[in-house]
Amino acid sequence: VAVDQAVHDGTVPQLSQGRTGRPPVTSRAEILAAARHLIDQDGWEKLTIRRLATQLGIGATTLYHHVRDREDLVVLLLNEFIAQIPRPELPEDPRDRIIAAAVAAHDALAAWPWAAEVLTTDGFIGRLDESALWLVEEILASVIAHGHTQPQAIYIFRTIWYYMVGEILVRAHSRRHPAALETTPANFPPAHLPHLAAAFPHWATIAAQNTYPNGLRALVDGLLTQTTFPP
Amino acid sequence: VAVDQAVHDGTVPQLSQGRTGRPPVTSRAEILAAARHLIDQDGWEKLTIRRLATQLGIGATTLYHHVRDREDLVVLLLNEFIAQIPRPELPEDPRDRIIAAAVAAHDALAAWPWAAEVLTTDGFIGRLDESALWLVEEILASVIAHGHTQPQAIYIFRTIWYYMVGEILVRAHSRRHPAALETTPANFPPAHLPHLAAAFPHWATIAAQNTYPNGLRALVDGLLTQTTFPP
DNA sequence: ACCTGAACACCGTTCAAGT
DNA sequence: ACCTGAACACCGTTCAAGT
Repeated sequence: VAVDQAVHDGTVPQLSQGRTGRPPVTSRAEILAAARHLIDQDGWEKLTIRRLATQLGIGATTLYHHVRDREDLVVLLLNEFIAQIPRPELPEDPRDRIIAAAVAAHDALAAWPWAAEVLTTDGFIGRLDESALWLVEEILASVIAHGHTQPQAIYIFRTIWYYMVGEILVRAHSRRHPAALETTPANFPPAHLPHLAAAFPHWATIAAQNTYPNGLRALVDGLLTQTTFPP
Repeated sequence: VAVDQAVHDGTVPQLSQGRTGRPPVTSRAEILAAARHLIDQDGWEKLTIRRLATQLGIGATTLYHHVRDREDLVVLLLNEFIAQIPRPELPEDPRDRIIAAAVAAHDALAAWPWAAEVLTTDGFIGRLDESALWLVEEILASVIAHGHTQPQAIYIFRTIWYYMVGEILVRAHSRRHPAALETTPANFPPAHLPHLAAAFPHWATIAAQNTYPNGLRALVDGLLTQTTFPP
């Protein structure tokens, strides 16, 4: 079943235009709104095609006329979310600009409970809307303004991106089960691992802190002053 | 159904010991071997409780006497894999030691096609065997040898961990669909994103390279020379 | 043009009954 | 002590038929 052009635009067909056939019972916009509602109500894990259709009061298979598949739905949802993030005022200095942009993107995604699943979608950046690409643009521009080459800028962006994805994912998967202290070694470590044993009592305290900006500063400073590059 | 102690040890009950009842048809070791086989043969996605039982020629529900649930199975599999990784010779210098340890761990996990799912398991580090904790120990020890405090060492370890997880996950999820160039913006970017447009032709080349060690060096150098710390 | 239920091909997990 | 099939409560997706 091909998703036709009207559907792809998110427009509702104009009945007055002389279109024929059974009238639509829903639209892409309605579906996305219902999905957001369902997530707010019952949590991200409960967002399934079948539940979503039930909530909309339509047949599950009808959704496939408006959305290619589940992954497509999730990517659409993400783009909607990102478009709505206010783009922050960025400082002039390239180094500070990179950090401010990355922190803004991080905070927005980290506040989004379903970010984790979407971030691991295949070819994620490739499916982002224009409205989300300002982050990539901003970081590339700042790195080049700092005096680096095109390929170096891509490498630096990607490295920052890896760190951001990792941080968000690890945190997301520990918030779900707060009982299991976030990536803390579970049992008191044995005597032949003395530093781990010594660190153990402090682990939870550190894990509870938002160390993302600090780590990012270290990473960006390291990247901008690095003298050997892979490209 | 509680998994009893014999099962938890992975030992097969000794019939000669006078135990009574129906004899076991399988063991934890056999299950893990079959799971490895199934993954090698049909791929990680095909590892389901039901398929695994079918391959073993036993009822699906029998598996629950040897393994708590699917996640437990996956964590057991991971620990088995990690225990088998040869622990590398590490250089003396603390900074080089951190990098060598992290690169070794990264390369092992990156070569493991199912790492991605496991890395996002809740409280991942907390479920690691002793045999895997040498990485944590080594990095903590090296950071402290470099002159940092206990909490700083934890912070630094965690930051390195985030970067490693992110890199592995992003790469794993792009290898699956090689068609979608790894995190490349899909369509040629519009004119109001000039740096992205300029970077576009080079993106795939950079994405194809293994930039992990380089990024790691930048991160570690940034972290070790950082003057402000969250803890 | 759009919607639908039936159907396919699966999941993980629980539980009472059986050996 | 261990194994089992039936059952529960779900999935995503396809497709022929209906309006």
